[in-house]
Amino acid sequence: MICGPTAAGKTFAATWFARLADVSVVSADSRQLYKEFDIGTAKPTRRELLAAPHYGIDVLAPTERASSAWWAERADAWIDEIVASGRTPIVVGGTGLYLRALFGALFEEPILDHASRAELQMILKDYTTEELRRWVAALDPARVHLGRTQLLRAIEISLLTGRRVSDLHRQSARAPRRSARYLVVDPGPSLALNIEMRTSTMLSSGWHEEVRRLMHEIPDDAPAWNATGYRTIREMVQGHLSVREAEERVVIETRQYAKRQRTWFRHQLAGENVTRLSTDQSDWAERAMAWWREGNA
RNA sequence: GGCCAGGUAGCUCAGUUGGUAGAGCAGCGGACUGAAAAUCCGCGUGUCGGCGGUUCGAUUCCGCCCCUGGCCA
Repeated sequence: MICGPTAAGKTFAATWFARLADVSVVSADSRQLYKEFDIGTAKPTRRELLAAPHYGIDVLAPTERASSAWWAERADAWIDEIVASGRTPIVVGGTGLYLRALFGALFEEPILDHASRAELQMILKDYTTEELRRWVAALDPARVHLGRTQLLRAIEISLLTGRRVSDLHRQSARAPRRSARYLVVDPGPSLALNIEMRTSTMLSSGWHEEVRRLMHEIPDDAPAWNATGYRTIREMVQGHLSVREAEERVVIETRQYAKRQRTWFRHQLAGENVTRLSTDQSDWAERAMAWWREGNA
């Protein structure tokens, strides 16, 4: 599988391997899942789609909420399908949690009652993060240092199942669905330049037109909106930001996201099966080739 | 040319009644088990425009100079 920060050229790397074998690509990207959000999520180009069949792109409506477990289940099925057709699957993407859900261990989630879950979410919505943190300090202290999303999850599991998530993680660990060899693609210092160029290209390709259209069709709180840059471009379309300000803002947001991804792949992926590749280095093609042969020997 | 305002962190600025300074943003580091392009945690990186003077001590007071903006000529 291939991962790395955004704008690192992962899709390019994946289709590059299409010259070595009949590969099919499974996209591990929590934003490219969504239909209609095309330009700002940097979906594969027509040429890239022609080079290899792609799975996991445009599979959800913008109003639907994904989850890493849901994605892993689908990806597992896609990989079966690819293998059955005699092709080689490559999972490509930067959503670390999705990769963990597929190649690492999730836990067996107890059955949660839909109605009481929705009700609880309505109630918790109005609490400040500090208040939630105090709850978690009492309910599941091992999770208290994490962010709001995780605090909500810890409270939800504790209240609905009577058990701590941190205990469930240890006690109900599930065997990984799949194993993989990782190729972490990261150009290095030139990533910042890639991000600037990519943002500029998105804007000149009519990103604001796409956003203007989506603003009419899609509710403001749809999950798909929370992809880097979309809210900023929305503000631009509403006239709160100039094009220049919006572009600068999106570049910053993308760089910050890439930084979080680097931290994730640096520390959360500390396995033996990890090869790191910098496309800034002149011998990247030979190294990529070596990685491929090693796995298909 | 004269008058006024300003020159402090990468940027926008606060502040020191004289004891070498701190916010936001940016940046850097980190966390992450079913919302993850999400959600959080930590860290100040500095010839205080320059040169002199007063002072035990000047970023702060005084003088000159340089730069920026405004007003008057």
